[in-house]
Amino acid sequence: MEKILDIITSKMEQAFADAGYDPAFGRVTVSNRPDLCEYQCNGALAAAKQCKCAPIQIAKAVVGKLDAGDYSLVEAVMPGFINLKLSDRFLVEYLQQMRTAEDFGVEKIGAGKTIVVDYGGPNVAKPLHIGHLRSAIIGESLKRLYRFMGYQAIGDIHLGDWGLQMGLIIAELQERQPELCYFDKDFTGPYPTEAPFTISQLEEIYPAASAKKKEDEDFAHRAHTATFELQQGRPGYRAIWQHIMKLSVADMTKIYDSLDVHFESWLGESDADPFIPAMIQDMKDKGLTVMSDGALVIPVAEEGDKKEVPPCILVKSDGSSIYATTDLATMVQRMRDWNPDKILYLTDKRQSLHFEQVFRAARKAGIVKPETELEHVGFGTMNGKDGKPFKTREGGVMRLEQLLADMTAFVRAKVVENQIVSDEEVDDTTAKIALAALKYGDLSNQPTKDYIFDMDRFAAFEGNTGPYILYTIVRVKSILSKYGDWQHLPIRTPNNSYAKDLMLAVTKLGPTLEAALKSSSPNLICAYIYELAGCVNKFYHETPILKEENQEVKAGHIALIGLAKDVLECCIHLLGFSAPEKM
RNA sequence: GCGCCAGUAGCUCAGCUGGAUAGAGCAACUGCCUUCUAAGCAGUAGGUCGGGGGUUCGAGUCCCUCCUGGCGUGCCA
Repeated sequence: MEKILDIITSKMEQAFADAGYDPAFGRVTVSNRPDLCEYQCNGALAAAKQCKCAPIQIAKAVVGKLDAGDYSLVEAVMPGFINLKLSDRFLVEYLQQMRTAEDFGVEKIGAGKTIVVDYGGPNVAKPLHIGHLRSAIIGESLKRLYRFMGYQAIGDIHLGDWGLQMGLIIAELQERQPELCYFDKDFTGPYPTEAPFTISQLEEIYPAASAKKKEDEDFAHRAHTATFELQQGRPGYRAIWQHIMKLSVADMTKIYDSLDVHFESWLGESDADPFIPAMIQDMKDKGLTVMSDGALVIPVAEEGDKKEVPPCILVKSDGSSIYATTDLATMVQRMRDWNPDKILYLTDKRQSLHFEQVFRAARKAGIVKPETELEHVGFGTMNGKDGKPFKTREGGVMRLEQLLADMTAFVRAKVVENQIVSDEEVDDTTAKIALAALKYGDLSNQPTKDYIFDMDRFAAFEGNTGPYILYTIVRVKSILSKYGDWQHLPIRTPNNSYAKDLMLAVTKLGPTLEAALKSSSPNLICAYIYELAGCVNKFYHETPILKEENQEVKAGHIALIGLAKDVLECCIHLLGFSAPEKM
């Protein structure tokens, strides 16, 4: 469906043209003075500057050319604003179309296109922690948004499963249990199907090994050797690696599931590894690489760079590869398997230079098509109340499991206290509210900015929070279920200003989603649903709905809040959470 | 040194390509539940938009400069 702003803008442009002015001045915007009008056009002011005449005269002339039937108000006011209010007829017809169209008539701007969203990046054998939260939350939301807008969207977790941490674990394990068959070079297999350790043991082994590496050079050397041998394919080490992967992935899946975050692809650095030799050979053949301080690099500085852009390192001076190499090889794999039109990366914003280098290298080497879009969404840090990176009370890194558990406990108390939901529903309701609090708290901030994580504030049950949005939906659901079948009731002319404000808010869904996608900003969706929920609550408060005696008016009210509820639920789905039936 | 980002109410943040009186939430204070869920609604109070110049009929928004904070700046990811 064409967006309302586009419809009235094109009419305004025609009016400017008819009045003898440049149609480019006809751009209409949502009013910043809702007390005066719903939409406004400031073009007469700009036009006056150009033709050196009074803006109010231009505005009046343009107003004279507009079709008054579309509006309940069209006026030119000093110094030269054109103020508009939509007619009820126009609005009702528009909403009626929205509710009958698929996905509210939002234009599928990504139809036929494929996008890969890279938004995991956890290391296996290490528990998911607070540092993985924003990537998961923002990435999942953007992926859902792209999908809603028509793209085929593939979420790839991009596991860190190939580095030194693997060698460390192997070396530490060998020290503890040298008798295991994995370390016996003469062992011919088969290796046990069960791992010789549990996930919690694994989570203890890794930090222990990591610490040992720093003070024991000999151990560090063994770990490096183990890493090398693993990558060369030593069977016993590969078997251990398989065990680690299996346990780790199972554990991660559990946590990501509880966050309602789901990946279509579980590939990792190990899967990119086979692509590295041919890729580097190709770059060498194309004459793109240079030796520099013992490392093989590809220069990516460009004419007009404001800052110094260091070359992209492909092979370190010790002969091993580095993250840039892996990222490039992963791109090779993605292009081969999915041929995406766009690849979106979510990482901490401090990696922005790294991605700038990698993107340039990828283009120089022709790894991606010239028209393939590469975008890095660098998000800010999640800080504690002191403004410094979030830590546990003991000063450690908080695990995601713990964070979720804390949030859940906080919410559960309130749910139980309210006594609205039955005992059997408490768990499910609590989980939904906690997730909404957590995700909305994060997503309502601009991704690029640091933000302060304050559980008391996020899980608070007042104000601009996830629970507020859910509560709004739940109240409407309650009315709808009491009313009965409402899905096919027609939208009716608004009979008060609250109804009209609500209608106008509903029509802004499409433009909001488009803007959110184009700027990779789920926070725009949050701002939108906060406004929409406010309109619903005001309408709810001022209008007796089920008590309305006129059945047609009542049906109109039901149809309107039903549509608003559907739009809200659509949006929270795009943010990555859902509403309970009661709360 | 160079580059990027931020500085708006006591706190946490909006402010869309410059436009009409700078907006929310929290905290404070005040009203509204025998009436569809008060996790709601309505209201009061609170800001020289970091400082200083400039462009413009008009600047939180654009340009210059200074101050403060954060981050980045080739072999960690």
